[in-house]
Amino acid sequence: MSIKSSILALLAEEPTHGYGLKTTFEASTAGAWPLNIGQVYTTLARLQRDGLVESAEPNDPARRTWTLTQEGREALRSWFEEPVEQDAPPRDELAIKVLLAASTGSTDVRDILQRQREATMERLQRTTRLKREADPQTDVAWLLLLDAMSIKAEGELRWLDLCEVRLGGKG
Amino acid sequence: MSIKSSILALLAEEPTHGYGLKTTFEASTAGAWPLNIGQVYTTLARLQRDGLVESAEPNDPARRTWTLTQEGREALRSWFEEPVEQDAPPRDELAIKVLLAASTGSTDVRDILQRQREATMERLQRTTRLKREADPQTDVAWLLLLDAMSIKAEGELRWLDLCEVRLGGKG
DNA sequence: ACAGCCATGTAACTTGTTACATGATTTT
DNA sequence: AAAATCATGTAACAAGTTACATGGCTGT
Repeated sequence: MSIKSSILALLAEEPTHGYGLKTTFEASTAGAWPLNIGQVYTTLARLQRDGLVESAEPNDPARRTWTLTQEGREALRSWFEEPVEQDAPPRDELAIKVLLAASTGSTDVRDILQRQREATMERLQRTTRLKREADPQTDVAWLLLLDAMSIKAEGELRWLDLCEVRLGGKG
Repeated sequence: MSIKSSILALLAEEPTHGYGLKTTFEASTAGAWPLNIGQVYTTLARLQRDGLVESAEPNDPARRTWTLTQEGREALRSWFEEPVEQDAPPRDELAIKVLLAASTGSTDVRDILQRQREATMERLQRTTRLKREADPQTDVAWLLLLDAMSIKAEGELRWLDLCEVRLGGKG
């Protein structure tokens, strides 16, 4: 739902045309997640179908401006209101991979753990370097994303160690 | 890709029929992620379409047994070999929400941070309690999943605090 | 003239997901 | 006899994603 909701959030700020949504979304998220322009239009079409956005009369057919409907404003409000991930924990690919490797004999779990550890450490070093290079005054959003990535990487490393411990017995 | 790959992993262990895949998947992941049975069949159909699995002659039409093809074995091997999440960091809904709330004025960021903090703390307490109740001898997979959830929740809380700090200036 | 950005959109596809229809076998 | 579990599958949809087709406008 992230992209749909993001578009609603951007339109709540200011009615905009499709291409503008792409650029403001990328600016808001510090360029970390490039947004394919085609996706903006397909998403807008679906939001319109669902009655969450509408386009003002296309005075300029080459620049169609979109606005939120009342329903769209409500959908946005509940997105902001409800915390992320309340009920079902989403499937975690790394966890699934490790557990399946452990429960089936098809591969050596410790190989997987080791390779993952290396990849994750590299990721952590990369984000650490980027954090050093960023400007705390101007790159607040970018820094927050880097924080999130670092924290996730550190957590992954901790978890990989726990796997080693808990699966220790069964080589 | 998790479900597709999981099915490949289970079939590598032992050729099975659809319903069996559901139960062994749920057993391998300690029941944390129930798998809709319909999805098993649609996924099997897609895997067959892509030449990764094949069903032995349906001697018993009411119990169709699936096996890996050579291509399927290779796909499984690369899934196990390649670490998760090498190139593009996946979109993070919580991060997007906070950044959009911060960059557009449509809502108070601190409300979002606070509500999320409460929900995440509850989640953390829930997993902690479940960990206490689990048996370290028999529930290894379940405990590892609980570890993963705890670590993620703790990371989320740390990140929310960082948000408060970094966004502190702009109410 | 040509490169590159601004701007629109459609078609097709992937993965995940649910709802529905159907029936056999097993347990209570 | 009824309920639960085992077992198969289809139809349809949601959300994300890419590739393609099209054209205007701007700067070099």
